[in-house]
This record gives sequence, C-alpha cells and structure tokens, in this order.
Amino acid sequence: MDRDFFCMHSDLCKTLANDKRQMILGALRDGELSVGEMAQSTGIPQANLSQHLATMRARGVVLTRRDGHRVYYRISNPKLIQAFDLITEVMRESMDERLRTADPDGA
Amino acid sequence: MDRDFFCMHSDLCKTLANDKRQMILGALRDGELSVGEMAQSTGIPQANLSQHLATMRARGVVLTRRDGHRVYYRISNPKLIQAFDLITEVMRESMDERLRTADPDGA
DNA sequence: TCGACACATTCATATATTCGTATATTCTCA
DNA sequence: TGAGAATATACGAATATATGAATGTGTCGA
Repeated sequence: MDRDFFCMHSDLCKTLANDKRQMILGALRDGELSVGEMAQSTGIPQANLSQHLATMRARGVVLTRRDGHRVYYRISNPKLIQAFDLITEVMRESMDERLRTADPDGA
Repeated sequence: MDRDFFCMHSDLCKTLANDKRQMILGALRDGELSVGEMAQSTGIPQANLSQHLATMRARGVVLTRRDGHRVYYRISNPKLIQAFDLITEVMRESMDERLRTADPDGA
C-alpha cells in the first residue's frame, strides 16, 4: 500500500470536496474569469472566494494571469473537467438506482 | 448557480477526499473484498475501516453482500474507478509541470 | 442456546475546515 | 504621489471530520 500516493490522491480530492469550490469549477469550465466576475456569477463573497481560490491555486487546480488590476483564473488541466463530469454521471446514476430500488409498488 | 447540484457534487467528492478511503478504493478496484481482507491489505484497524466503509456505503460509493459471517464490499460504479484514474493522471501531470517550471538551470 | 468470529456502532477527543470581519497588497490613473 | 479599484491575507469562532477504545449486533457451529 503506497500511503503517499493515496495521500496525494486524497489531497487533490479534498480540493474539490467543497460546494463553493465546485461552483468555482463550474464557473470556470467554459474559460477564464476574473475574481470579480466569479463573485458575480457565483454569489460567493469576495474574501471567501479569494480564500478558496488560494487553496485551489496552492494545489495546482487553477492557474492565474494578471491583467491590470484584475486577476484571471482558469482550470489548470482539462482532465479536471472530465473528472467533474464523471462525478456528475456517477451522481445521476446513483440517484436513478435509488429510485428504481425504492420499490415502485410502494410495497 | 444550482447550489444543490454543487452540494451533491462536493458530497460525493468528500467521500473520496480521505487517504484511508482512497486506500479502500485502491484495494477494491480489482474486485470485492471482505472487511477482514481489506484490513489485512490496507493495514487500517478494523473499527476505523468499518467507519469509513459506513460513510462510503451511505453515499452509495460501495455496495455490500453478506456471505456467512463475512461482508463483502465492492465499488458501486466503475466510473468511480475512471474518476480515480483521471485524478491520478492530473496528479502526475501536475508534478511533471512543477518539475519543468522549477527552472532547470537553478537560476 | 452458547461461544466465537466478523463486522458495526457509540462516544470522547483531537484535529481540520469554513467563513465573516478587518486589514493588506497590488495596480491604475490623475 | 495619492486615491481608489481589485484582489489577497490574517485571525478567530463555529462547525465538521477523523480516530481509538469500548461495546453492540448478527451469524455459524456445536
């Protein structure tokens, strides 16, 4: 059991394991945005948003580019979006499964 | 912004965002195992293992089957393994990137 | 029904996360 | 250089998560 490998793995997952940060991913999936634009579209207060962006940047999930006094963030690796979408599929299939399992006859 | 969607998303990620639970996924990726077998192969103490398995089961990440007095666990959806592997790739690429970026000349 | 094995749950404690408020920093333009 | 806009950081309180120890539950065989 390669403990370090699984630790790194879970560290990356931890970075994604928060509703605000998922919203950020969702906001950035179609391209880069400035912090202000993200605050606008997600409704997350600026300070809190910056905090989340800082942890995402620290873990290499997002990259930044400065333009004047705005900072633009983007997702560092398109595979993160693929992973995001896979999670969505798992979620959907799991919900469907639960509906099917919850005996349709109400018996 | 569909808050509920992102909450469910992050809940599923939270379930994966722990080193022990990643080890469990790693142990189960080639097929079902009993709790005892997992305890053996991962080195996680039985009580703690059961706790993690309980949360994974509650979130629908694993399914169980009883045989005599053993309980066998398996991963509920193969897409979870795909997601696991994607995360691995992101991790590797991110490490490579950091090595490249860490100026080779030491300048 | 009893004893033993495999697994699950509870509880208390230690640690980590989250988020608001206040404050810094960085940059632009006059 | 100074005001103001955009973003970042520090700090602390509330909350969540992880874990070991102890105990409970379900199953089998005698």
